[in-house]
Amino acid sequence: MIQITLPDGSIKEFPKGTTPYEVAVSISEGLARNVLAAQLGDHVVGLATPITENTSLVLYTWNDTDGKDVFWHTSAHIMAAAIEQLYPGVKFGIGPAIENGFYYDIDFMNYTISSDDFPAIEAKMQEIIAQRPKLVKREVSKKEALDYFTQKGDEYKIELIRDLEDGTITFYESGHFVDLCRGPHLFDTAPIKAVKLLNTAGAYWRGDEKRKQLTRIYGITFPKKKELDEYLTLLEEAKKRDHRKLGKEMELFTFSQKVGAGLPIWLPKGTALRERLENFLKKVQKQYGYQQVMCPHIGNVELYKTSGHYQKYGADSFRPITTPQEGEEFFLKPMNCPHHCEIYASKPRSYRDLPLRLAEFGTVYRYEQSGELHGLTRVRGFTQDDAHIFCTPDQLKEEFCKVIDIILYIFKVLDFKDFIAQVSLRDPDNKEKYIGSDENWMKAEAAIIEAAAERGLNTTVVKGEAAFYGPKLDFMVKDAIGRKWQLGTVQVDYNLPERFELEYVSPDQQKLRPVMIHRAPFGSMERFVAVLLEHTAGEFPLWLTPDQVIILPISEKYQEYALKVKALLEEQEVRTLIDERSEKAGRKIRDAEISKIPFMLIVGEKEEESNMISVREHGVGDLGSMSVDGFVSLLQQKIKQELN
RNA sequence: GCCGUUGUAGCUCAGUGGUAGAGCACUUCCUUGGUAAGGAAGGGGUCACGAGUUCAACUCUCGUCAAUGGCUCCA
Repeated sequence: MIQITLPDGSIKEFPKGTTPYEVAVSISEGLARNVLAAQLGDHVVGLATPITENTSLVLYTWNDTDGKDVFWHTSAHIMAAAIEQLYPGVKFGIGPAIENGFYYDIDFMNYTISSDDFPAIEAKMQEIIAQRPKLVKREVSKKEALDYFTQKGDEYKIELIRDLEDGTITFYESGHFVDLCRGPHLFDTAPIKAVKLLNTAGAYWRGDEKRKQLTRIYGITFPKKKELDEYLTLLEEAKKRDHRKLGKEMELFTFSQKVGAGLPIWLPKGTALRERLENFLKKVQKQYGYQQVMCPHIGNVELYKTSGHYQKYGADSFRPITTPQEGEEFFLKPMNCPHHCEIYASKPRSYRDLPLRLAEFGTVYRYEQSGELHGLTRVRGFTQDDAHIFCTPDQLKEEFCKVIDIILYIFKVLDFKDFIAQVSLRDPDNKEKYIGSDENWMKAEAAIIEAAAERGLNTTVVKGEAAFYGPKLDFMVKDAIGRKWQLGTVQVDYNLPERFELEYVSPDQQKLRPVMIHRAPFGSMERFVAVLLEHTAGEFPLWLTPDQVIILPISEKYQEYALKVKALLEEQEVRTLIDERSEKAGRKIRDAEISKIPFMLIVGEKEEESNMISVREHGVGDLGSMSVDGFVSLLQQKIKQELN
């Protein structure tokens, strides 16, 4: 007999060789019906794995990430099996489960695949699933594995096997399909009830752009048809929140082929929105002791040679521009920090001047690969809410903490609850990618980790994601369709002060080097507006929204009264429109609701006589009638709450 | 940059080898109304751009540009 410890702490005895499925059966019929995978000790395993020693056991269902992983991993195999039947001779790369579904990278040889082929593949998958094949694990020797795939002619699997240790190689067989796979898998295909292939894309073999590009097919499966329908509805809903669509509808920004790819042009409403965001941040920064500065949009090549950006990015930047007579080279500004270093260097600095916090809404230009451009989130010209803090090494942690405070305050005001704080360190195996001494890197990395801990941030640490000059703390949020975008960033930098030979005089008359913090709470105005649009579905907070109030006269007879109300509101800086069309009230209300304006004021005979307004709140309904003054104080109170 | 898809009116989209259509929006007129669509008429498109095939190209072929889903990249 063996002892199995369940998650509730209870210990049960079973005969040696009992499987997780049998344990599930012993617990309840419902669990046995829903269980997908299990975890023995630290390992996720299939349900048919015999348990041979005392261990802990967790049973996973669809409600667990690990259960879904196994479910989708098996689904990827089924897709591969279907594709192999439909397109004999294709070669398979890898096919893992991902956050929402799975994919398989496939070399389709001479076939070309598009989404038009999906229904046939889905049908074949359903056919295979209906046969209910078991997924049978088989341990094979390295030689046997190599022989199998050599005979099959699949060089991708051969390459994968070469990297594996003999004795750890397993195949999974489902019907006629055999795949190299670590597992685990579902016991059989019975739980898979709904199948949908989503899209196709190119993907380099092993993520290396120098190697062959395979065709990646993304798909998702569910244990219930209804869940698939809900997921597809969710995707549809997400599309409605897409900032590219909303930005166009709300007339915030646009793009023009003539202006150029990746160069957003801001329309009046979008510009006003951006300015409100900027003023909001300026006000916060002023409280934290920042000073605003301004710099030109170009800088002499020497500036970037000094900073190190030229060596690192010169070849991949917009080509330099030159003066016609002297041939002097200038780069479009890709970063604000070198300019800010020169501001620091513009006069001798004492320890009394530190921390020196220089802030600029600096527009920068970077050459992004054409395939990378995406709405406002990835562009070639954008404005950073940048600032550089020059401080003594002793002040570093406190300054870092204050920056985190600013970012957290902004996220709170704008209701970003669901963010990821990521500490990006350098790749210890690839140090030549970075500039600066080991010692400084270690100091910088320690400072970030300590500051984040001090502010109670729940961080994830990723090696190899640091900037080339220093480690960073990034704040990321997800967009409408679940893609992660980096917003706020805080970076420690010992290198630029050194390269620019920045100094301050210490109390004992020594010349010492300051430390620098780069930070941008929004990241870029463009990306932040994009993410905010998707986050709010275009229903911005009252203080930020382009139009706060629209007046809807019942008929043209009340136009004059509407104008009077508008004037009163504008005196109080309330952003107000009038719907002057000769339409019925119902129509005006409908259009105002669709345009997401927070408040509608209905004015007609009653209101004019009593010198009142009828207020309707977007998405809420009729709030009854009140005086203009009463309405203004309602707005002011609401805004105060939002900014609190 | 690479692989795939797409490009027709301001927006969303139909469409055919014989130089174009719908709904919404817009303009004008009628209507003067009370909390999610009143009615009528009208204007608006070198069918992304450039070549080629053809008697004839918006339609077929090639190229360019742009957008888009990924991959790689991201100071």
